[in-house]
Amino acid sequence: MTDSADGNLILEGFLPYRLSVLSNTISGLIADAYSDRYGLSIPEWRVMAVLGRFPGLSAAQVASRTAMDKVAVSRAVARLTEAGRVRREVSDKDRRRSVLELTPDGRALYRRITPILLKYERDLLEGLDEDERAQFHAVLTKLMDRAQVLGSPS
Amino acid sequence: MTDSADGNLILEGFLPYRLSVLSNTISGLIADAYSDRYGLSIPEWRVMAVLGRFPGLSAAQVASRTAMDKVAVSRAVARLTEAGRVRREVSDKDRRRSVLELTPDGRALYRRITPILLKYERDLLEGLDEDERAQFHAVLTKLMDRAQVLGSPS
DNA sequence: GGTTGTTAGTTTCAAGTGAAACGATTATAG
DNA sequence: CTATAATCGTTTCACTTGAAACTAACAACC
Repeated sequence: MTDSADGNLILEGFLPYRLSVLSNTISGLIADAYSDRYGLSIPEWRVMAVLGRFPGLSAAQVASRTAMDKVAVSRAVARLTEAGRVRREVSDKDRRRSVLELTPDGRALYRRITPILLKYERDLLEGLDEDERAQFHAVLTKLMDRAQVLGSPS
Repeated sequence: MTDSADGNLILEGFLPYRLSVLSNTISGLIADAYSDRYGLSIPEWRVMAVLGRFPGLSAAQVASRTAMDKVAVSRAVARLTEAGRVRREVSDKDRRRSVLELTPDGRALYRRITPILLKYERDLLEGLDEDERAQFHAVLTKLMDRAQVLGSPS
């Protein structure tokens, strides 16, 4: 597929490259749905998305659930609190930990954005039948597992 | 899959998110194969990869083939020429255009890196049978087409 | 109970990025 | 021809980003 007898690499068929182009294209596409309109960056939206589903998480838990690093979470949360979309409190049990949740404003924004993004996803998947979708997700899972295996021994 | 009756969005199952995490994981993984070892950034490697296959391209052609913007190409090419890995000449026909190709050093590096990356790809795909691979690539193509359609009317 | 080590989160700093402005060259129009 | 517009590639500027250093709080140990 991507190689040939002389060891050449065909970028257009190279899986990591294809994934990168597709992912960037789609991310840019859906970011248009909230970035300009609501002044949300991708990291900020991710934090909101996970707090919308799981209120009360700490920053570290948000990081692990979103695959962001803690610096990115810290900055996103700082802006979101600044904008009145997230409230941060200090945990009673452990005063290093924060307890994060959406404010009413944040929750309203979450409810406005979510259906738009779900519609984008449906539009993207439109041309695929149920079988293709299921297998595609299954393969994504396999690849993710495989990538983690390949990465961990480093 | 990612939604539910109350309109929630499950980030872990949301296609754009899954693609992003997988792509970043894999990109980071394979970048290890050349970034530290050979002092190549991802944009630099992409430029080399495309010049290895298509010598004589202009910067704009490299940009379109790699899905990079022209600024990124300009900077990558600047570093690669600096490092003696790419040679730039001015086109006879059009003196705005540059004619880019790998130097012998660049070519040697290309030949050293390429098989490593192809091996990474094979390792990633190891757990998939021929059918899954073919369908996966087909779906990637469909999604890419769909994303471009959704993006263009903006 | 004080020292040592660990964890949560922020700040700093250096490098990377894209949008817009730019100089240089070529194409188009009158 | 000359003027205007379009194209190629670079540079600038403001912003984002991640790694490492850092502060604060908790845990473990003797």
